[in-house]
Amino acid sequence: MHAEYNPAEIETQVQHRWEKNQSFKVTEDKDKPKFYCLSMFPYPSGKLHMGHVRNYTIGDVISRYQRMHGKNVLQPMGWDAFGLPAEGAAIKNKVPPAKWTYENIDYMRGQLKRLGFAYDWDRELATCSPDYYRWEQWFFTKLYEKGLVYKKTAVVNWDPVDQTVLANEQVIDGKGWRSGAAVERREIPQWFLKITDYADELLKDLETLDGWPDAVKTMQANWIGRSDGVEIEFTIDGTDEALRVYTTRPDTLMGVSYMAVAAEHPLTLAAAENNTELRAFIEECKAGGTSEVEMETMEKKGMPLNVNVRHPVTDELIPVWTSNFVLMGYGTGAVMSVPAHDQRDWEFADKYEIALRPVIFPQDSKEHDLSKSAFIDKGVLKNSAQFDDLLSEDAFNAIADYLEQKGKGNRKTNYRLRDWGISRQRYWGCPIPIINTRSGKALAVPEQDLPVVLPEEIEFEGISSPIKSMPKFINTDAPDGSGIAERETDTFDTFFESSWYFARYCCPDNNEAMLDERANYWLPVDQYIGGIEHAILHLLYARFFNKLLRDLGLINNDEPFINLLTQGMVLKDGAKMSKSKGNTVDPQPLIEKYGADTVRLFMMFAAPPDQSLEWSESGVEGAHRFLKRLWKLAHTHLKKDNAGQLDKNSLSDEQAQVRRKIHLTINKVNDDIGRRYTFNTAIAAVMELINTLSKASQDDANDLAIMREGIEAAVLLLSPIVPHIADALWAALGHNTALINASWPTPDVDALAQDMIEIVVQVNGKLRGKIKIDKELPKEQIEAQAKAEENVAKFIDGMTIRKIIVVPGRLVNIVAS
RNA sequence: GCGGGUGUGGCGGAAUUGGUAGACGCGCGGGAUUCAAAAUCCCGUUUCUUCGGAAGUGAGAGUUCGAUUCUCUCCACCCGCACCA
Repeated sequence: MHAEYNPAEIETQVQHRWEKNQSFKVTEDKDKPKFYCLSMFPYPSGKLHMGHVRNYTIGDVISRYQRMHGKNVLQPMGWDAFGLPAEGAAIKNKVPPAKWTYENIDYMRGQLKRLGFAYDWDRELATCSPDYYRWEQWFFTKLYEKGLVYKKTAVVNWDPVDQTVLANEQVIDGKGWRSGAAVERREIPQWFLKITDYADELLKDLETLDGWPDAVKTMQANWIGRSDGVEIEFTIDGTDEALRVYTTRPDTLMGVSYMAVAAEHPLTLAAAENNTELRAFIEECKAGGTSEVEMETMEKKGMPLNVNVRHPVTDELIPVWTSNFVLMGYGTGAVMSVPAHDQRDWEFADKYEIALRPVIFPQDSKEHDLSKSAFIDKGVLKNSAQFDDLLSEDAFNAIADYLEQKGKGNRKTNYRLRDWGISRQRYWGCPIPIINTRSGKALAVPEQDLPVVLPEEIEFEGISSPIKSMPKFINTDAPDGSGIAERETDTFDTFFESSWYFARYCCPDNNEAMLDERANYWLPVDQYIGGIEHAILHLLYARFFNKLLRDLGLINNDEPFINLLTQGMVLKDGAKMSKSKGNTVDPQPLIEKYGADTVRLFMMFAAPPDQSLEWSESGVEGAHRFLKRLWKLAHTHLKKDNAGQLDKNSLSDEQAQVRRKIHLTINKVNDDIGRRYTFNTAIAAVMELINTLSKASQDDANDLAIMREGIEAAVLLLSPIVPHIADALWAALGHNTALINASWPTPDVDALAQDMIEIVVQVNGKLRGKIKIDKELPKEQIEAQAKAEENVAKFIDGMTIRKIIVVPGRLVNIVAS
């Protein structure tokens, strides 16, 4: 053993041995409990960033910890390889996206290997490979057969200068990021998956996810947004047609002041035929992007259509307005407006001087000032004819019953969740396996013709997808024999790939099927780790796909991820590390300077995993110093070459204390890593242990034996976090078998036992003294000793004791005045 | 705008079930070692203080013998908002 800690040398040797021995290759083993540990796979953007290092270190710590607990651990890694940045790079540097992507993968794979993560690299997959995406094309055609796929028009961001569709990210302050042109909303035909068919199950099964953070479950539940309401028909005056609206507040029906319909609504378009002002308004409504933030924060505008509808109860005429905040694509494209009881409607009515019709009043005597804001709470009905004096809850049912009887409406459960639009007008994605025939039919590509391979040898002319102008790709024969036909040139949303990769890792080599029985051995994932930013979309889509896979008979389980750990952001100077902010820190030079173990240790020590982590180079140095101290402690100990034999019956008080510290640390670290996932406090506990050991006497055989016991415990406890130095120290301590096959330490209960304990004495809640007592001491005697304590006695002198609270093993609080 | 989260010394953070606020680390100050420096080691380090203590966990209120922890109101920052991944 060298006197100096040399991470570069140690890490190279250990990693080489792991690779040679295929230490992390796993197969199904029915004799062992399995543990599938998965970290969200990276987009191969070029280099690893600190967020990756953090994410993958957490996964590796959990994997290695579980392996030491005798589990058959699967930890795979792969590449979420399709995506927009590859096209950006292609346009900028004239490199085909495939080449750029594969080069990035090669570089980043090297970085991951250098960090020493315990991956089964035989299972590596890249979503841009036809071997992978052929199965999602196949899956899509099965969903199409089942009626879970459909086509409809949907709104996109349109750049009128570049003549292209923009991602929300590419719209900055309402302008295209390249052209700078004002973005417009435009409707184009797109493919959708019926995720709303699964809305109820996706909501209900959240209750089964005990291993998920409550925040994520709440966000998903709110996103799905189940609401119970009523769909109501308002007859359009002078016609037989009805305007249908959905409301969750039918109790406010008698307060409807006007109706609002979308700018693209047929009523608006009809009214605009002879109205230039209205046509201009419709044009104006196209301005801006499609994001919800934009829709919710834009100025609400509208125009009357000079069309009326009949109120379903009173038959009164109600004016119809068109507006920019009602969207044709969502719901029925029309809403009933009750400005007295809805804040958005109130603001609209205030702006256009539309009269309020207050119909709900506070139950108590409080007055609500409707000139300041809408009264949105529930209450008691007034001005509501036969529904007067009902409470909102009862009025909901009374009005719903009335409408249902009259055939003017029906109760309906609605979801905020919308069907998943999966079409992208981009090149670097999985081609949607559809062929459009001359007669206008959209047919799925037959199984034997899959995969539809994305041509990789391409050049970008301008910025639009090269396959959209590639006859070789587009022209094909119709599967129904109807002659020449055209391929769909849109590609899948890249969330499509990342919604099922967790299952494919179980059988990535199967060229005959999407999944096989191995998936049912490994799934569900026992531990999933990834950024909190994926709390809704990715995790909801993956849950949805899991249920689709189940319903196609490919897997058995209902949910994909048993336990979820959402890691926080890596920040520098209080801001998220990102290319755009120019505050990224490249992990590579740090690994070269300090070694992988130091970088891993710092990442785990600096913050608990679910909180944001503030980057600090001096913190990295501190982590490195600790490893050097650990190395030195072991080296100094081993130089004494007589290991020492522990005699438990002849321990001094100090020796018993040190042993107690060792075994307390084993307990704490086990709990911190295994149950709490607070790796920072686990490391702090081992640091305390090392501090204790460093100060311990080294005089007799017991001292040496305890030191050996302590160092061995520290090495085992730290090994999931810093596996290379731990491996080297384990070997130096004389073990013949590799550390990765060692078992997790268990505490010696004898070492933990203690007769005397120290408890705190408070007077009126303030700390005034400490007493050492026998842990079995009866309450009365504890109180007596507490009162007798010198400083405590001083504080209660001359006061009347009102009450004494004794918390066993913790404290005594004397309440006196 | 809506949904979710976070807020504790100079800094990152700890306090796990309502029970000693500041573990552990960084930084800083002092000392040892050194020709000197680096490295290393030791001691100290919430603020104020009349040296008895007092105050203190974003702000304000409440519950309690006792609140960083529970409740309410407010402020600041962060994440997501369906075509970034």
